[in-house]
Amino acid sequence: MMKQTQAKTKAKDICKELGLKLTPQRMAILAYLDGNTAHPSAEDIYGAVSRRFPGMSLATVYNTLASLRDKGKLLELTIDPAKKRYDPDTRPHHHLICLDCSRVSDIDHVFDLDVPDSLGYEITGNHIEFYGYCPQCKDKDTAPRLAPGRGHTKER
Amino acid sequence: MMKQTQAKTKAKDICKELGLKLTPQRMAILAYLDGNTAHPSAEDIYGAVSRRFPGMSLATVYNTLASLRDKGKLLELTIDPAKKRYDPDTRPHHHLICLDCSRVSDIDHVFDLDVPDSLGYEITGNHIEFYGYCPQCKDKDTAPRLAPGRGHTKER
DNA sequence: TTCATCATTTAGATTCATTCTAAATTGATA
DNA sequence: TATCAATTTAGAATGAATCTAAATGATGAA
Repeated sequence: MMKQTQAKTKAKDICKELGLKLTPQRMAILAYLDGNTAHPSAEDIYGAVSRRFPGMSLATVYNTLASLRDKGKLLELTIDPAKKRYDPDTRPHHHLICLDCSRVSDIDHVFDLDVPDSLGYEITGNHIEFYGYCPQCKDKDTAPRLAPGRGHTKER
Repeated sequence: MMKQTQAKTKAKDICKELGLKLTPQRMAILAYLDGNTAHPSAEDIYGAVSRRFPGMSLATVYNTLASLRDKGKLLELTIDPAKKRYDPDTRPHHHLICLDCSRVSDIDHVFDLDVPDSLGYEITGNHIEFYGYCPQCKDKDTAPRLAPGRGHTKER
């Protein structure tokens, strides 16, 4: 209950801070994203928000995600080869993807990633993708969905 | 000249090792990938190989890439949000992408990436994506193509 | 060498995520 | 309350990647 209200208050604050209009669709998307650690895709967000908000367009979800991303309020993750995943937590952190079910989890650890030779690039950021099998998947030995050819995958 | 021959020899060896038939299309794709550090996309590979090998199908490129990837001879990179990129160097290493021109370069440095809390996952691999601006792009201050909302991007 | 088999190639259709378009709507401000 | 620009919308369009089913061709056995 309180969470709902808090999320809506935050949603308003974010819109004001970014100079975005307070539309009900935006509020709903922002409220859904607030504190969300599931790294949802655009479809996930559309599915969840449009349930409570029938008639809204998927394009609105993409529009909103794009403006939040452009203004630095949302991270667009490329860790899942099938689709983009979104993370409202914009603090530096890393991710862990399950090669079986594609669940994405946060790794909140700071690593020392000084690059000895940056090849003349001006490096502005980094992100570590860890691959593996989540607690739910690591025991059921199903055929991996996106296992081979990724990162530095070792044999299990 | 010699390179051509070497690449073809290697291509044959790889096919034999993997139990794949030695088709001219496969040879050409493998020869193109051998020692290639440009991290080409499927389209890139198709464009290059079909120039010397007219009439070949893009589907063949995808088929070949999939079998090489499945057999561990090719890394499929998700670092470029626009398309998958391929790397014939399957040794553990990391990558650096230019946020302006999408060029991908190798980072051949070993980092200590021990995770204190793996959240119950069985971690099998990792990959670091570095973001930045390549030597060619870092001076021309064009509007970034895929800059915001990625990794831990700092202000320039 | 010839043949049969089965992997591979192929063109084209299909899928699916994402972006674009242009018209209708609506929030913010005067 | 009227205005205007931002936003939403449905649907079309794009583009990467996958799938299909038929044709082709590499390979191993005879």
